[in-house]
Amino acid sequence: MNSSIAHCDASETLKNAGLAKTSQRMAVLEKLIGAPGPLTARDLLAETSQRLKINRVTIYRILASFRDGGIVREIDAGGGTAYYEMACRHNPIHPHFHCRRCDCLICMPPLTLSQTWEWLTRPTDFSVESINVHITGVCGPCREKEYCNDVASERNTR
Amino acid sequence: MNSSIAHCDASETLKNAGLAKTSQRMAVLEKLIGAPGPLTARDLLAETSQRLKINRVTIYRILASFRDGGIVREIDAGGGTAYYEMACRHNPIHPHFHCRRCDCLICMPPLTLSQTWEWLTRPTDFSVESINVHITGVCGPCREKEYCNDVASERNTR
DNA sequence: GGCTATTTGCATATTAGTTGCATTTGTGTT
DNA sequence: AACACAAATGCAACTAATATGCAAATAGCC
Ligand SMILES: [Mn+2]
Ligand SMILES: [Mn+2]
Ligand SMILES: [Zn+2]
Ligand SMILES: [Zn+2]
Repeated sequence: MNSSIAHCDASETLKNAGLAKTSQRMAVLEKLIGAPGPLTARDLLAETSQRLKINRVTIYRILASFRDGGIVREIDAGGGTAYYEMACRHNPIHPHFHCRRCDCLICMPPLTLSQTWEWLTRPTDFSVESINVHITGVCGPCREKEYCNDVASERNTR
Repeated sequence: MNSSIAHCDASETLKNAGLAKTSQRMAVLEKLIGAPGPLTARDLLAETSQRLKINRVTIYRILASFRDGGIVREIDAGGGTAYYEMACRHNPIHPHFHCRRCDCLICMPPLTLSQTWEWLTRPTDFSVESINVHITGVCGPCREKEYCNDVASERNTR
């Protein structure tokens, strides 16, 4: 549900993803591994820059490389700021609760949609104001275009 | 499911919401009423500015007044851009599908969470890549603070 | 230890959205 | 119809998240 229990060796995680072990990446990854909940780029900059020299842009690039390497999940909680959490086997995909007052993001149990619905209707320590089901993918027209591109690139590579 | 069928008189809608009938508001509202799907501030600026003089900031302020007046719903589809659609009785709340390729937002049938889940697992003309349940509200600690504030303000107003 | 590709830092750009203030406009009143 | 005032608009400047180009630093490999 969260990643506060120490798990996943940072060095090993980087190696497995084929990413070079730099001090900046290690610092960011260690913070993510030890975090009690999802963090923003801003959070990570604030925390890591106390220990070493690291640039804002580097944080963004590191997070993008982690996301693309499957190390972290990028959570778009709305409000234009992305949150990040470990995407390891100790932390399966789960819904999030976003407090509109303090902007914190709270991890919820990894349940199916209908189980989540049930879970939310039980009394909890926070008050739910809206549930947004946000489905992402590729639309009909775009899928056709993608398919054509796939065929075309396949054709070009042989 | 969408608002492409003409409905809701723009003038009347403004009057009911107690908002002054300006040419800019009329232009924005008419576009929203006639839209086949949710629109961004950018979309609305592009479309309305062909017909009259209207500023980018005015669009944002108009949309905020419509949102606060219950005329439109603000949809945060992630990616830092808000979409807007009519919030009239012809257009009940429903989930949205967001195409990561063309960034379009497609309205889905107004079903419950579990019905939506079923609906998504049936073959559709678009391919679903991720389903994000995004719950907003007030967290435990913040709720206590809000409660205290409520009590305090109640105490002060008498 | 040195070579090379990758990563980082810094400056600068972009994009969505907001704010302050002067000007214009809608609306209710004479 | 003219008037008066509050509300709405335009414009410029600002914020915040994120992206990009390029030169300098550094990790991984021999
Ligand atoms: Mn989580
Ligand atoms: Mn819709
Ligand atoms: Zn909170
Ligand atoms: Zn598309």
